[in-house]
Amino acid sequence: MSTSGHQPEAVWTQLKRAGLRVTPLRRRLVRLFATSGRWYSPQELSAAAEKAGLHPGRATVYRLIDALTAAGLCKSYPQPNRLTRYVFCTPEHHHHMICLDCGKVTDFATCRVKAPDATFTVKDHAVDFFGSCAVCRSSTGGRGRRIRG
Amino acid sequence: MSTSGHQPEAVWTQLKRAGLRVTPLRRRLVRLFATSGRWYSPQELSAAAEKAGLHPGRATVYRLIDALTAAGLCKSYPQPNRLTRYVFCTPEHHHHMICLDCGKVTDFATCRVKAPDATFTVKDHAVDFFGSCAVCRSSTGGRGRRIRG
DNA sequence: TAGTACTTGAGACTGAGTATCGAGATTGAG
DNA sequence: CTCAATCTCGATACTCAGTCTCAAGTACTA
Repeated sequence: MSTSGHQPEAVWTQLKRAGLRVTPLRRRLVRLFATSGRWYSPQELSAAAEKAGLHPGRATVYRLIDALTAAGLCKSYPQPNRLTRYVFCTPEHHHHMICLDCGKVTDFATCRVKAPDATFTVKDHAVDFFGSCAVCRSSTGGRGRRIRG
Repeated sequence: MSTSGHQPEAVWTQLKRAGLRVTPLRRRLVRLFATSGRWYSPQELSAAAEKAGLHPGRATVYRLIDALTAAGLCKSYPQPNRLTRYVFCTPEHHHHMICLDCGKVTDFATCRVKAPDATFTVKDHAVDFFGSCAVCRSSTGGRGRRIRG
């Protein structure tokens, strides 16, 4: 188990392999996303970028997220409220524990689940926890604003 | 483990409790949904209803799904392709195994997963399997058209 | 049966996400 | 360094799943 984010800049070797160029804007956006340790919707990432002095267009943010997702560096969480949140992560097999109050993401690798039907060919499985992290729980009793919709 | 669907008409007592009226259209839509044993997007459910001689408006389908969801009789699976699929089910704690080729849903109750961090207050967890059921696997080698997008 | 409250569906609306295109920036070859 | 090829960027237009509204119709209650 480890806090998500703080990825080394080896990210670029993976993205370059996919034909992507390294621009200052992308570098700063990825840095922001990778070191945040939380999930973001494209709008939220855009807002965070604004605060950091960047002004990426909508299309730019979506394109970056698409590229990261294709490279396995980003996992999508489509939400019931019609927006999708994304977690920056590694391509290695793992799962997430996500705080619905502050959006903090924590990784964990151990998933000993097994499909209960041997005739079913598993292509993908979801094992994720949603709740309140220790900080949010102590400050709001776990009843803080839910950002998940 | 059991195939989803084939809910007795006790569904209505739960919906009436929420102030919903039982109309012929709703009765037939719920019957269609509950006995299908598969997941549906609102559009797919609407199309299935058309085939069955019903012609529900868009709003009607969404309203019914909302009511079922509120009553715990329906679980939503927001998809990356911007539509949401729904599984008709019971309010009891369980999870799903879903065939990405034909949409067939199989329930299972055993989930011995536990959040790997005791300081994290779990409000919800996802444990689901996506793949190919035995029928689709034998007929297409599991490479049939993916309906999950 | 009458009255009330809920249901239905057509159509307008919303907004997240996509497609397009011209101007500008990055890269690699020479 | 220079230049051409190629990719990036963002404004704008667009798509379409899902929501809202409202008038006419229908189920429940007394």
